[in-house]
Amino acid sequence: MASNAVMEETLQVLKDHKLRVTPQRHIILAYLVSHHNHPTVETIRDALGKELPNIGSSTIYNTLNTFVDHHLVVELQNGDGSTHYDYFGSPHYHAICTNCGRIVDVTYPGFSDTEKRLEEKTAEISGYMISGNHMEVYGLCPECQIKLGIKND
Amino acid sequence: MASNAVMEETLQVLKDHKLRVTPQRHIILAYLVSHHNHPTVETIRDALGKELPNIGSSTIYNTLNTFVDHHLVVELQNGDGSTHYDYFGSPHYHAICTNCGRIVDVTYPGFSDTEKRLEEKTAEISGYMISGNHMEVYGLCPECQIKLGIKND
DNA sequence: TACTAAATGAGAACCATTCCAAAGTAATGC
DNA sequence: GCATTACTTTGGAATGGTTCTCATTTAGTA
Repeated sequence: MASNAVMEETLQVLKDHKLRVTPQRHIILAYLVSHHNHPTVETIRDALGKELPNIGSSTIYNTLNTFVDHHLVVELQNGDGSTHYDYFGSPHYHAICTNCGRIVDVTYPGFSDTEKRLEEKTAEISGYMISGNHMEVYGLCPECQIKLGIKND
Repeated sequence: MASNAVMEETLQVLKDHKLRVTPQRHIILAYLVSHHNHPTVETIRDALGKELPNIGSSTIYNTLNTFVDHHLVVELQNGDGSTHYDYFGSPHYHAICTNCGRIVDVTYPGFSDTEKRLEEKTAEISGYMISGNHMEVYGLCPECQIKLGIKND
């Protein structure tokens, strides 16, 4: 169960986005805010078994799609066939393991400048009216480097 | 039909990657090299109707997956539910229209430095052994800006 | 030319996601 | 507080892109 602080924060987020506050939305958003495990729909369903025992998959999909539309959440593919979701409270990007699918959040000072420049350049060159971006970096996670007997020194 | 130059080039690419040269692979790769229309499997099947009338979808999927594994081709999602493919001969990234799904290739001088820095920073922070990246920028394409009556001045 | 491992093709199977209709519920105004 | 109404949730069916299976064909090699 998410903390009171998280419950208050997420309640406010829903209201700010003029989203009708249902228990399902509130609890799912709180889960995403307090877990950065990049869950799938199934992961969320399992994790919320106690709080929302009767929730349908459709509801989770609907809810997540709504959050994505509102740019609260981003979708990620790691090659395992299902979509992963990540609360996008602060700017970051993802490193995805090409062997095991592990996703980690990454950011560094100066990243937002990089992002900004990429968007500006894109607007300039393509004429698109930019609304966002996704960056992903692929490679082997430390664990898989060991597992596969690869050294990186 | 792709030009002789393209056919020679793609033949060499297949050999360089130690891929068995089948007519299907050769023709599909030549199509991708000479068309930057970000086709789906269906688009490819339709386009190659004359040259490969009996090709199965499985073969196209197999072939494209092989090319992706060899980093010759990248996969793209534009929200229409199917995967799009793009020959990745020279470094670039994609701008994707959130309204109509149109995908355009973008690059600019200095982009490869940006890319390189992102990968280096990621390796440093995450410990991943980096093998590649994908960047995408989202927004409204010029046509959709007009269609939706939005001005950007 | 014969051999072997790999690729192809047709269709079945898979399964994540969306769709649908009925029932339930949050927000609004009185 | 209560009725109204539009939006949300459910759960099951339907969808459809992608993978799987396996018999057949074929590319590369000796």
